Amino acid sequence: MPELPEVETIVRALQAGGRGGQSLPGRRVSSASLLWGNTLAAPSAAEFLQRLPGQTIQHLSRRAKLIQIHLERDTLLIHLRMSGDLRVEPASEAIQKHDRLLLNFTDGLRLAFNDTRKFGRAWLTDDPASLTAHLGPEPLAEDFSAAEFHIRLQTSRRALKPLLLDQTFLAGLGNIYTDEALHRAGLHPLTPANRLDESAAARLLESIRAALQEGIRRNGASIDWVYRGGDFQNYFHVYGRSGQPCPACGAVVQRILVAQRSTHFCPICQPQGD
DNA sequence: ACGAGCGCCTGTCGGC
DNA sequence: TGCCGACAGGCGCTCG
Repeated sequence: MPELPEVETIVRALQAGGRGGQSLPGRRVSSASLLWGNTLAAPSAAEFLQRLPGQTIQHLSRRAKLIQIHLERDTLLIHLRMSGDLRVEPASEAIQKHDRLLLNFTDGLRLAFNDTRKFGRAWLTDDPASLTAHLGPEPLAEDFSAAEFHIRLQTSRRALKPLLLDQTFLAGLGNIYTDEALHRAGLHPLTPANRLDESAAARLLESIRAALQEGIRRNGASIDWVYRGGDFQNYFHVYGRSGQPCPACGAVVQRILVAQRSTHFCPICQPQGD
């Protein structure tokens, strides 16, 4: 499920509550249970289960695709990877299939980390910066300029698609929003990054921001068995639309493999070698 | 410095 | 009906 807009949607819901959802800040952990060992990346299960109880949640934030739950002493970081999801519910509810990690609160509620494919990870640390230091800039940060983006693009001859997926180059994009942003920018996914001039770089950054912001406005995209109420999936221009007409020009959307990932583009709006 | 290939997992879908 | 491969919103690791 999770790229930047989906993670942002989840963080906002858990921070502020509303729409039937419960907010997390102020709740105090009474106990935790780990139902699938590999979900916990660090520390050891014993230390995790011992350190968490008694700590109260202060606030939530997002960095790249990481959910950061700030407690009194530690920060719980959660990466949903491909199929992760979070629920807040009464601790009396039945545990669901694929639940991997549960945090019980003193007021009778519970946070459940559900993850069908078991790729998701959680870390408990008193130094969250050590886990985020290697990440690239946040595309929506106001102080991240087109000029700076252009300079970063100039440093690489890699194709735009794999470069934009690289979280150390830019944080938060995944397969959907990369394809959508490149379509909006009119850039072929195989274009070498250092071929973009200043205006193309500015156009690409604006397109990335527009795609991400539309995703956030629509509460993310909901696909397959994971549904959070987001509906951005109904507004994709190219992602998952191979063989269908491009909404901008009517040409048939193509699908190719780039860096082992499905890549969707319009051959007319996004010509190669230009 | 790069891409290819694979591992990690479960589930769905289409073809035969 | 069952079986089998392809594929899925991510990312880290090898190996050339």
